[in-house]
Amino acid sequence: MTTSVRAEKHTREQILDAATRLMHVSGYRGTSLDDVLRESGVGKGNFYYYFKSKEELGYAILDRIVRGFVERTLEPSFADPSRPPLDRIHRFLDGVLETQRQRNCVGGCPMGNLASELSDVHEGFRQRLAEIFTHWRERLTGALREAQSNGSLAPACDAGRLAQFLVASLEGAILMSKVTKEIQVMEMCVGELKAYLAHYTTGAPA
Amino acid sequence: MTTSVRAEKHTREQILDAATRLMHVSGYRGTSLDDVLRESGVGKGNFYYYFKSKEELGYAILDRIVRGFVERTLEPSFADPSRPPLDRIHRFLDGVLETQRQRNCVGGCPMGNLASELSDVHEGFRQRLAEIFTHWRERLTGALREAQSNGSLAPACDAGRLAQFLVASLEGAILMSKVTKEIQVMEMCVGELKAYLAHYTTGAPA
DNA sequence: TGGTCTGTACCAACCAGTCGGTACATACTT
DNA sequence: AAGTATGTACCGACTGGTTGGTACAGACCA
Repeated sequence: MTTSVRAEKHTREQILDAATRLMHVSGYRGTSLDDVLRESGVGKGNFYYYFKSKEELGYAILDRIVRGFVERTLEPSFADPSRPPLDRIHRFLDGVLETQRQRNCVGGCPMGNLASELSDVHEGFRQRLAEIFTHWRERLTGALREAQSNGSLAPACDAGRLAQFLVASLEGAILMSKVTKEIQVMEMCVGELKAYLAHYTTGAPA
Repeated sequence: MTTSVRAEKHTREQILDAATRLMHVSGYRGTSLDDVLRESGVGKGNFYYYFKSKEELGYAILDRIVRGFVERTLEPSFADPSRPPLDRIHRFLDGVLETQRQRNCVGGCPMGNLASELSDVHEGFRQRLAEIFTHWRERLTGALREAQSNGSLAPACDAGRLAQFLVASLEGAILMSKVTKEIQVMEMCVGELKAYLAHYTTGAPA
């Protein structure tokens, strides 16, 4: 029993690993099942034992990508309530930049890529993606509002609006560094984003 | 001769029309030659008389998209030298927003889409796209510098950097409104972009 | 007549998805 | 303990349909 569960996890995970890797650079349509099978060393019949279609694989990958992003980038930046809220945002921005630097500007944002590829062509994915970006935005909105009640951010500015703008600009920055293959592009954009925040920042402490 | 040129233009243009329309919503890989042929009513042999491959069609479409963008959105906003440079930028931002509104948030930015889909998978397209974004950015940089020498924009800020940021943020904004299908998202982002510019704006006239 | 166009039949490669069958561990009988 | 049945995990050949691309015959026009 233990072995069977282990075995299942193993194979399924192998498929997910390979597919995530491939789809990150080639996209959903650009990655064929055969590619995934070759890369993971899993047979076709076995694949369809774990996933009932390529679409389901797509959703599983998206889930996995999101979980990774939330656990490795979003939460670590926002989880600590003792840290000043604007610090948390800065740390998050740096985290996204760092991820992109490590990837050498290859792949871009997996969520952004899928959004671009599938939003107008697959309503299910579009909705899922929209939820994800909303969650992301809300995390930022929360921190910004906290900064306002805190006194470190001007109460005049619309936190939700600002958060929306931050998410959009970050996605755009990642895309632009993916096209140019120059990390400096992202550095510039993150710098501008910080500068923008600084304009609404009052000198107040946490 | 006149007729033959006309005829060529006709068929070639029909193909380009259909392909541009289809690829705008379904992407490069998501649009098959047969789709294009069906939509344009052109035979296969005829297609390969005008284009030697799907790739060449892709380049032709990209050229066409760029020309359309430059002629219909970029140049009309920046061409008039009598207009104050910051006004030109505002007009440009509004133009992009309006285009997106007219499209009901469907399709997104054709250049951004291709960039996202092909940058890591097709070096030729990546380079072409990178050039395009550079040209776009330079138009903005020029206007910003003019605003600086003009006295209406703070000389402290880096025009090139700011232009890069504007392009990236716009692309991100378009993408986000494509995912959410809400034009308000773009309105917000354009609003924030204008607010950001306003921070560096001195009250000086043109 | 000779180049410019165009439609049709065709191709091999590839696509997602299905199929019949195997190996093997466990559970249920008797 | 032996025999039978069941569920899980796996394989690779195969299917129908689609892909980008070619071959070629004929039509149109100069």
